[in-house]
Amino acid sequence: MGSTGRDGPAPATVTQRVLGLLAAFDADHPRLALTELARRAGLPLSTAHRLVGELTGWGALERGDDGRYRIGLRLWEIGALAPRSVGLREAALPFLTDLQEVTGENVQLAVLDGTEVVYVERLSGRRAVNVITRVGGRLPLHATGVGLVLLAHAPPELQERVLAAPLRRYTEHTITTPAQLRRVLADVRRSGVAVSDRQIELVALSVAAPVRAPGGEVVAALSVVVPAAGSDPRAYVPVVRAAARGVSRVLGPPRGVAVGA
Amino acid sequence: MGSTGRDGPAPATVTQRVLGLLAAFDADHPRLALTELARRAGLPLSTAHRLVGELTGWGALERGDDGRYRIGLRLWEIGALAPRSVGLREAALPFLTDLQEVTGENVQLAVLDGTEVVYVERLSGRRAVNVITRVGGRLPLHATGVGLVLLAHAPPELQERVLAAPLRRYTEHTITTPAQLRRVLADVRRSGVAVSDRQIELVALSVAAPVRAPGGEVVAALSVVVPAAGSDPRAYVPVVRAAARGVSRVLGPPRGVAVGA
DNA sequence: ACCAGACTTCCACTCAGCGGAAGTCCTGTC
DNA sequence: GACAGGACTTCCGCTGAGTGGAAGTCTGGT
Repeated sequence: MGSTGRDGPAPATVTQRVLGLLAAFDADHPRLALTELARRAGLPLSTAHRLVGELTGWGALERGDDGRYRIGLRLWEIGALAPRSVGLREAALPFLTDLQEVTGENVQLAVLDGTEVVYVERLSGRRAVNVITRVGGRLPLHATGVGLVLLAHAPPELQERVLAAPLRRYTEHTITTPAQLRRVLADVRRSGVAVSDRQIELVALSVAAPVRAPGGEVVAALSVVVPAAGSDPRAYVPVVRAAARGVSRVLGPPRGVAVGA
Repeated sequence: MGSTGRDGPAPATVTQRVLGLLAAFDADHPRLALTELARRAGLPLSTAHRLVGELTGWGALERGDDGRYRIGLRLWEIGALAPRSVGLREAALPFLTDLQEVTGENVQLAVLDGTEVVYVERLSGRRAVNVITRVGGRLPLHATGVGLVLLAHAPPELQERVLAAPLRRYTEHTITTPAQLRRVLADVRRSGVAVSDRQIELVALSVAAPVRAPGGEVVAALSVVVPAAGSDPRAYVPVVRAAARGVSRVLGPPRGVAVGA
């Protein structure tokens, strides 16, 4: 093993090429012409053309009037079967809506994937600050409220991995040292909430709480994002916790504990 | 051309096999063991094993603790880039929520794909009848409120195609003759709303209205589903229309003009 | 009319993918 | 605790699906 010596410019397998074509789309490039698509996926034009043709025929991609390709409805449908997004989202939506109504701010629901948070739902409040998150978007764990919650309850081995890696700085308030992060995580575990104060953008802070599956494991986190100026994060703690507990309850009553009548 | 004569048991191309594996998942089978997956996709076990391994490595599939596979978050993320679902959904959600609050019933947002409606969003009202629709689900055009709206505004050639095909009967109230359907469609175009009265289930009826893009084309439809017993569909027409217009407005205030304060 | 760029089609070579078969790992049964 | 059965994993030599360079077509700009 190892020591092929050469960088593999060609990922080779057909499956990977196909996936590469899909992955060529992102939030900044939701529509791509064939040539762009081929270039972004690193495939010869004619190869891309054939594969894209198959994908389009099947409905994984669609072709717009302008000839450019976009992700197709069929792929979205299949994505909608991912248990970790839908299902969770379904259970959480009413509580998120309430939270948004009550606070008037942006609310978010996120899960852990690898060493990042993935935002599964986002409702924007009317008087809310504009945040950079997006449904389907990713951010690092150490810099977001939901990320801190998820990391605090993640397996130790993941925590170590994150602590060992460099912690990207977004603002002067971003947590960047392992010691600091360790302290904050302990705090999150104790208090049951996380506050990410101006760690991503100087204008916003977020308050997050864990959503638990019946077994007790933390499967998601939800948060409110509020303007940093003149907000007292503590004011949001009760509502956010209540919402998170509400979602947990809908997911299923805690197991293995006798509930008195 | 034609006349290969034989049924093709082997779809052959790798791309199609991969897509077939993804398509093996559906609402009734969101989690599949390798053997089931291989059988449903019509692939030899070892072939499925290899392809599934690649898909899992990439994140298109995930493997649960029980060893079964499910659609992965990564695929959901990519699906979330489909312009026809997200974007639309984003714009519509506040109006759907309001509609749901006001009526207390289920509300739905759907788009056209092929000769079916695809439900892009669904909010269930607290006192609502339980309907069979599901986010990501499909139903035929002729039997649903949203379907009638979408069909009424679809290109004539699609209308002809639907009119020519057999119209599946769900209940005694389902529209099943082309003449009947033609009449209803004309009516929908004139009135701007569609009512599907007990066409799918005897307990429910739905009232639907079109959502338009800036250019005027109908890109989606939204509806309320209410209990058939003792409901007057006409009572819902104004709210539903208002909501649909609200969504249309958000999608594009006539050609990129900023709305003055 | 001309050109440039983007897309589409063609086709002979070749190596990635195939899948039967054998091996491993569970889990439930007697 | 031996055994059977089922589910998953690995192996490997054959072969036709996939490849991609090149040539052809379409489109819009000048």
